[in-house]
Amino acid sequence: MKISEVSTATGLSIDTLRFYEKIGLIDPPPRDGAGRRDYPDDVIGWIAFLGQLNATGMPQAERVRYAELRRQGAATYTARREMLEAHREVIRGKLVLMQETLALMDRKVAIYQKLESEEESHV
Amino acid sequence: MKISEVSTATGLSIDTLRFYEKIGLIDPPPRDGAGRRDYPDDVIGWIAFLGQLNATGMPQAERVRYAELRRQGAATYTARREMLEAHREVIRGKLVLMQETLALMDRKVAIYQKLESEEESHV
DNA sequence: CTAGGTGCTGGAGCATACTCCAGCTCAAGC
DNA sequence: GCTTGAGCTGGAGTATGCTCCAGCACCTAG
Repeated sequence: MKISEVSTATGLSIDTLRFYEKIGLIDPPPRDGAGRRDYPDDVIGWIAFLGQLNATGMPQAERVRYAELRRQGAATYTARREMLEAHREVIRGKLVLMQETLALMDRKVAIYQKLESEEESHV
Repeated sequence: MKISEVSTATGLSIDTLRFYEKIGLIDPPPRDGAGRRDYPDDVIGWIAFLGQLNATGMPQAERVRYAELRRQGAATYTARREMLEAHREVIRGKLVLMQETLALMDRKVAIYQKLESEEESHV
């Protein structure tokens, strides 16, 4: 796959793809005869996974660490599992906070609706 | 309340409190005889609320916008309610993504556990 | 009355995560 | 064969959200 195709498929900009390669999030892909990147198809799935770690708040340095472990193969299964278990706990904590804040938004919206109707009534 | 007390009570650094005041997130508090900030007690609740907006991903510029509306009083009830309703939808979207990623972490952890036990078995 | 602690201002600096640019190469269509 | 477009590299620049610092003022304890 050409870099433009990977960009379209993943929603990451071409610059971001090269940046991710530079910091070690994406393996340097083989090059074609003209020196252009020719990505394997499975990079799409990997980038989607990175996107999920990103969107759930895993910092870049940690994602890089995970990518490094992945490159080292079977010897790092345990380390990778432990990273994902730790991130799972982070997500659980955020979920609780999100749910609490969602409930708070509901309460606040109801309060504002009440205030608005009171405003209206004595215009 | 002194700035150091607000800092302790909220977990925000003194520098961050002054920074929040500078950008309009916190109302400039009255000063004591020596020109030092003397915060009203209710700033603690306001900062906690800002913290929840922050932790659920509301960007600074939006929080500043909300704070500005709040300063304008009853005339902005509707605008504030609409901001909170919009943020509520953002949170709902994040909740879904978090839940999906949590499930993904579970699946991945299980896969790694299987891989680890297989590794072990042919040592 | 002096030392130490707390607070003040204005402005510089920093970490994270990209984003953009100059100047170049290459391949393909007209 | 020449233009156009995609891609390349190295490095600079940007946005967000703080964080730190110099240099000074003030209050309190000993």
